Amino acid sequence: MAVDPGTPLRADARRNRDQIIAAARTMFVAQGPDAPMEEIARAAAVGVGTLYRRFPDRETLIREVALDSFTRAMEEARASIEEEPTAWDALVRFVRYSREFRLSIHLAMISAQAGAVIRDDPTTERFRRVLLSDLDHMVKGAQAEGQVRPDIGTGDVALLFVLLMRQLPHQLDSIDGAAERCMALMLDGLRAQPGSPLPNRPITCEDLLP
Amino acid sequence: MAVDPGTPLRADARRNRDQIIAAARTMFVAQGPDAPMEEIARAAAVGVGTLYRRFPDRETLIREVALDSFTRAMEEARASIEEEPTAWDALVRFVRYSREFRLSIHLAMISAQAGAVIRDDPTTERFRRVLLSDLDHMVKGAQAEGQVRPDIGTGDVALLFVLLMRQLPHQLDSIDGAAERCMALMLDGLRAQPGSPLPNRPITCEDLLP
DNA sequence: GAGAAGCGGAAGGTAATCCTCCGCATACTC
DNA sequence: GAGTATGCGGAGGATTACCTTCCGCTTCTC
Repeated sequence: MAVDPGTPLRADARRNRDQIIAAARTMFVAQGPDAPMEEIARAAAVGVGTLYRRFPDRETLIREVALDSFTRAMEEARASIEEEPTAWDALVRFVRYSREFRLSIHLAMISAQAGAVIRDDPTTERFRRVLLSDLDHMVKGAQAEGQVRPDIGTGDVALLFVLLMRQLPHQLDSIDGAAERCMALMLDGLRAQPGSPLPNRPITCEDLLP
Repeated sequence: MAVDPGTPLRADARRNRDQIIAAARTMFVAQGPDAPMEEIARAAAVGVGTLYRRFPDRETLIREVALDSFTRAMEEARASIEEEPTAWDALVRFVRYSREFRLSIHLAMISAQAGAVIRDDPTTERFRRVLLSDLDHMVKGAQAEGQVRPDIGTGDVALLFVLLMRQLPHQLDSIDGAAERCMALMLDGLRAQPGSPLPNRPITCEDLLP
């Protein structure tokens, strides 16, 4: 029942494991981390037995998917920062185009269950913090450039995008470009024009790391 | 088993019915329209039996709660339009302070199940349309005033607030004023400053009424 | 105070999901 | 190419959550 005894996996087992993680990622985005194990297995073209052999319970699966996703998101964040000319451009690219960001934030924040699983695991939690600090870097940079209004914190940005990342209700999701338009409107809300004064104090990174 | 034979309800029965609707409303906001019947009954300080006697199934309950909520939301919309000096102020007041708006939009759009129940009932559906056209009135008015950017439609506004109306994840909901800040940021995104050009065409009222 | 109307909540039914187990299949080793 | 360890699938028992009904008791109303 132990999962990683050090001996390398057989080739087919390795392949199956990867398929399971990929399927679970897709499923978690679409249905949240409560998606039935059986459906995940089916999506991975694998029997439930195989799923349970590799990931003895749901928590393990969530943790592994999260780890995988955080890693990819971090890579995308780094690439955005390095390749885009300004911090604002990097921020836009990251929040707008990163499916991985989407899944990460979903796993890290939206579901209470998944959130707890992730926070209770030191490794995953460390990755999550690195990811948040990358986001912080972009936001602060964009503020320094004068592109983002000064009265917000990184927490505000994360919060806004947590909202946006949720699956839209079916009827609405089918409208062309709905999600893109919402995203654009939110980004405009973040920009540096005067706008209206915001209530309360900015929500910072630390607010998200209790 | 028939529910409304015309004979007026006994006083205690009437009271219980009101309590049930109130409890269901609260529950639907917090948990969505799948909230367990038993919990709704408990919140109404009533036995499940009583709940089922008055509302023979979940659909009936959803329909009645929706009807009640749409009616109140329409009243609030009318009051906003009449009492506020500008259409923009009316819009802000309505989306910002109306709990009823919150519930209505929740019921009407978010849950596929509830959405179908509502759309299949002619009365509820008519109310829903009136509500949407009130919103349309406010948005177009605010655009005419130059307060809202011209490149959006009422559907965009509805969409944005559908997102916002969702319950935030627990951890985030406890942060002071998080919801208010998100709301303010979204409203700023709607304002008339140039901002960035939006992708796709505006989403109109009609897009929401298929 | 009598009868109609209403009440509560135990209990049986149903559906969805979890997870285990074991006979069969496949990949690696020599 | 034969032998063996490793891995596979998916049926099925266990569990859980929820729905809904039913009936003996209570509360209104006249």
